[in-house]
Amino acid sequence: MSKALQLKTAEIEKISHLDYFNIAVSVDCVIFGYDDKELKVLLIKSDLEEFEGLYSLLGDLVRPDEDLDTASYRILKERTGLDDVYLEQVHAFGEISRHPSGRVITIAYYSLLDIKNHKLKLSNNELHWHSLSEIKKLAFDHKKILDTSLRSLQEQVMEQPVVFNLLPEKFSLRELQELYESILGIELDRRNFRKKISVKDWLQDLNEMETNLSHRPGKLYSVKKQYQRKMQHS
Amino acid sequence: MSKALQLKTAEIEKISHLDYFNIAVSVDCVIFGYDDKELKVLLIKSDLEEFEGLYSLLGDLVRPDEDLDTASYRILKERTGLDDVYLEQVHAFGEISRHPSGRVITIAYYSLLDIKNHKLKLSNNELHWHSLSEIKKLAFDHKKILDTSLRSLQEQVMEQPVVFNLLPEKFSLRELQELYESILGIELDRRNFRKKISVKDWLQDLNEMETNLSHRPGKLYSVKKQYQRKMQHS
DNA sequence: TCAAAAGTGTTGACTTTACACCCATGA
DNA sequence: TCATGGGTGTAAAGTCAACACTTTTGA
Repeated sequence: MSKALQLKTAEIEKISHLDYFNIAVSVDCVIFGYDDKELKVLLIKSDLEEFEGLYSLLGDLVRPDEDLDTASYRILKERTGLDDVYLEQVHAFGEISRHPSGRVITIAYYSLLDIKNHKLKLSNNELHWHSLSEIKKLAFDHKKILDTSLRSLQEQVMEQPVVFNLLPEKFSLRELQELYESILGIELDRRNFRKKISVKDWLQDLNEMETNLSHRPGKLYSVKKQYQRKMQHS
Repeated sequence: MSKALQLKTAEIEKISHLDYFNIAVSVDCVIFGYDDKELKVLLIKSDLEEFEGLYSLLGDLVRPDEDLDTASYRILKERTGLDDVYLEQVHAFGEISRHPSGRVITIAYYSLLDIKNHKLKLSNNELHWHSLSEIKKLAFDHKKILDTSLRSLQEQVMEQPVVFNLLPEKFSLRELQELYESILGIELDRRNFRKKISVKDWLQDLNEMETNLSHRPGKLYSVKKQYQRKMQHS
């Protein structure tokens, strides 16, 4: 697979090729979920001694025969059983000592999925959803990765029709607004929010109503087909 | 330096550790310059047979003992002699076959520098400035990297005080506007542009005027100290 | 006195914000 | 009939886009 590299730098020869391959590449997935009116993230208990008691993001080394997007899909699939999710690359983190076992550069992705709808096969492993507000410290530099990913999500959320991946197929405008409020961490005015969303023309009115409520039911919407972005463009 | 990795995945054991280290990591720098009212990028002739006659970005493998930002600074320093430049990470590119000599994942950075002011030591190597408009094809996936970086620069340019790195220390509003026009690829209204810029409060009025012009000279400005971003935060 | 670019304000269109009342439902 | 949230419009403030004339300088 990999012959010797021939990049043109006078410096290269001074260092053996093996040294260069002493860097491993991983992908870490910030898997956001939404449930109980809260934004959550899927974490696993770290099994490294150095990080005993801490949680970490879901990650794995990138294999020689898969590209970065494929690796992030694989990690999601392996850990959650899901493959119809939205993934977006965020940033590469490469501090020398970010991984205690060696030099690992990681590419962070964030992913959005509806907790209730996608009943994960979480039973027999140590994956758990954690409310963002309760996360103070994570293993590795994963808190920094989480913060960067959340900021990136916040920046995208009003520009691109991405958040629908966090909701069930059918949702009311109230549910959508509560989701936006969770992501942005601010309260929104109901009338202004509805205006802003309706201008974007992302929603399909389903002519259906909520049911089983002890108050007036709202209309149900779904995201229009052309904006369903399970798979990643970019 | 690198002991065996202990990431927790059932799959890991199936693949030898050596395979994982068969991936190399490089940094590619999209070095933007501005001269003659045009946005340019610094390219080098590719020395790979596969890309004969094509140009490529300036890149190099990341060393085991340097982080990504350090690697990008080193590349800039080695190639241009400059170390007071602004660098911003853009994206990681990891397609399997993007490098003909093996598996190389690259992290792209863009950099901004004033061509006239920083007289590079370009004499004895094959670095040249190329107008963006004339670049059709580059070696590797570097055209894609360039396009992504330009888009990223365009998105930042009105939000953050970054473009001043492309100009001499003192500049007129006309020069600044022409630069914005080159980056964004559109014409701007002079009065509206000045209003927009003055609202941002990035500029220091130097109480100096242009000289040696055959027309009315404009006032000179510099970017305020607190917004000089030679070094990268993020 | 001409050519070239500097400098400057206003208007109308649009966008954003703040804000309050009546309605439909189930308990 | 009450509690709960659904649904809706308007006015004021702010932002953005379009647009033209006078001034300064050197040649």
